[in-house]
Amino acid sequence: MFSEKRTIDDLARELNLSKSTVSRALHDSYQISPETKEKVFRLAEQWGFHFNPQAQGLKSHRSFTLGVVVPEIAHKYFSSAISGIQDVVLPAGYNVLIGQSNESAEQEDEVIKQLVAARVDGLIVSLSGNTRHTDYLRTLVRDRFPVILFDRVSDEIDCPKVIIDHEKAAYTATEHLIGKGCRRLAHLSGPQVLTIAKNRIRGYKKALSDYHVPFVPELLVENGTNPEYTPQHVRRLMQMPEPPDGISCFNDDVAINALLTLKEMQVQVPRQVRIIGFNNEKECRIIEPNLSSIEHPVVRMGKEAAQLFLNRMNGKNPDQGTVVFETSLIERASTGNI
Amino acid sequence: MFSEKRTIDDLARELNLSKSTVSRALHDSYQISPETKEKVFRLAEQWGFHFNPQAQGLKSHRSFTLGVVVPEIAHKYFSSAISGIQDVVLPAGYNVLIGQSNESAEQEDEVIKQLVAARVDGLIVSLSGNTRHTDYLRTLVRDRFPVILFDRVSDEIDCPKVIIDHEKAAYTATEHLIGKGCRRLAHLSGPQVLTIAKNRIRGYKKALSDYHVPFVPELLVENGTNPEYTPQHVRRLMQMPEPPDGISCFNDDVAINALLTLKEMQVQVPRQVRIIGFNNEKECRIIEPNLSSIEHPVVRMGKEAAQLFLNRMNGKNPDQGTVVFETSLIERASTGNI
DNA sequence: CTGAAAGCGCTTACAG
DNA sequence: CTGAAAGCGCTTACAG
Repeated sequence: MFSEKRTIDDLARELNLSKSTVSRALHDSYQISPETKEKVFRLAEQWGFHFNPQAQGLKSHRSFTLGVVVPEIAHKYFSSAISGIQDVVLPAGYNVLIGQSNESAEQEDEVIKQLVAARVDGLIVSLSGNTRHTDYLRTLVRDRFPVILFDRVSDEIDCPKVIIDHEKAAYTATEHLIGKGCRRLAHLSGPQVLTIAKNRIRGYKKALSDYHVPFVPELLVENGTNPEYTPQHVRRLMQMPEPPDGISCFNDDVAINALLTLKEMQVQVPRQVRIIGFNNEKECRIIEPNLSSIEHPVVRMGKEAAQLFLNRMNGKNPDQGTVVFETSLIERASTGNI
Repeated sequence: MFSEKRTIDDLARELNLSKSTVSRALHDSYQISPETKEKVFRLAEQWGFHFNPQAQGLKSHRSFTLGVVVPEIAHKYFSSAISGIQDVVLPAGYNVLIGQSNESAEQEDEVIKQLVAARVDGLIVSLSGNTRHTDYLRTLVRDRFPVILFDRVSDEIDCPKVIIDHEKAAYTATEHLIGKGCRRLAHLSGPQVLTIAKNRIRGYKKALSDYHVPFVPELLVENGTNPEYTPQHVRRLMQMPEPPDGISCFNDDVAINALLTLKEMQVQVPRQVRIIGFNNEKECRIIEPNLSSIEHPVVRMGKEAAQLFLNRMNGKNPDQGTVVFETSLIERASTGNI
């Protein structure tokens, strides 16, 4: 079944046909008689025959393989996306090759090149937090290689994108805190190289401005995603003469680290300070108090990105647009009434 | 760079060499003069040339691709393992094709067949929770297809395995509870089709017996991994005339669900009942009280499995044995002193 | 409706 | 040290 892999030649020999005919029959070509097809199908089935995809790829210049590059596989957020992508792409006969950048621009470059060298038919990429130049991806796009960006996108790259409106989502989060009475709003932002981090800041500022809440530069901190930094930033914030009464965070991890630090400091949440995360991960309902967050439909987004890839493969819909998914506010105790 | 992919023929033409020579030069064959190699290397570098792996595979019957099948990609436990596997295998020139069984025996069968049809060079598999027969995998192993089992293994399959000693780990967890004074010990076990679940039960029973704590059949519940069941089982247990004073769980997810249920029921942990999970995931330090658990070195195990695969590919060490990793008890408040 | 032949991009035994 | 040729397992234009 494996060591003795059969070829269409074997089928042809067994059936006294030419391999051309076998190939056509298996592809259900209109040129082949029903009887012949029937015979070929039957034996192929019986033998558990599968075309050798390498031979097919060599002729067709396609590998029926999709490359997916994410910053970190072992993060629920991205592994869920991968799962969503698989669900769409496997039934269509594509396999998924995984690459991870570990949030490093160099590794990202390397892994993308490796996947292209491996002849993937296309790429779905979520950029690393440190990607500064996107030269190679831009070259690929210019050469009409199928690239789809997912969540962490770049304006520099002109290709289909699947995103949420981070500005709007951050606006909603900030507005929510303001609605609960917060007047000194801190924001623990992500890596500033990420467009999404910048868009979130924009939403944060816009909400402050719309609601006439003063923007205090010291309350906007570039925290990054490194968990080590969160505690010290939170301590610093809370030790200010006028500490914040509301904190919105780049993601749930950061928010949870912040919350744990606040607990250690004996700061009451939400009484003294309200806090909201982003992504609505499982942990939000584990931490005490439960963490408010922004729902981020990452599985559906993965499926959409996969669908855009398939469309491109099938030559229909020259999707060049950007698909924007809706987010929603999930209120929990960490921003609750006192 | 992509649309105009170059071949060794292109290199040969440009350099006035035959493609045989170019091929040999790029493989650094001893047959080729240093000068020629130099010329070829230089141009290949400049062009960003890569061999077409499909053409290479067609000749060599290798794809330089490894298939990894796990029950669920979007579970930290498995995604970490995948990440570990990648770390080892990518530098060796192998790409990783991912499959997930969603804990379904049928999907597992299907995805394994798809990966084999895709001509992966080997498989690293963690069996689904519902796998009852392993016929296809056994066929593969019999035909000397490289298969390595990872954590969720089966005695039926004679191949290298990377595991932890689940019986011992469960013994340790149970012993720990007994040491803290527990005398009525419940165990929320996993799917009984999993050998690991059965081995854990064995460890649980052995510890009870060794410490002369009575085994009470009603306290051993086949909870499975479906989160919906945990609350009802916990409620039932705690409403018994003599409720348990210690609960060991199949994994941290189950333990956390149990803990949340106990909170709702206003049952004090660890005062009224102590509880311990398994795997030592991040959430253990998020939930209140922090959850004791068993450390499970999943990344290292992934790396080991990957290494066994590479050894097999390189024909050295006919590893047929089983590699057993050590686990350790992580004590936290959920089993703390009162 | 079926087949012989060329070719996809490599590798490698054979020849020189 | 280098090259011509066969062949890996397919697809498909061409011929009948």
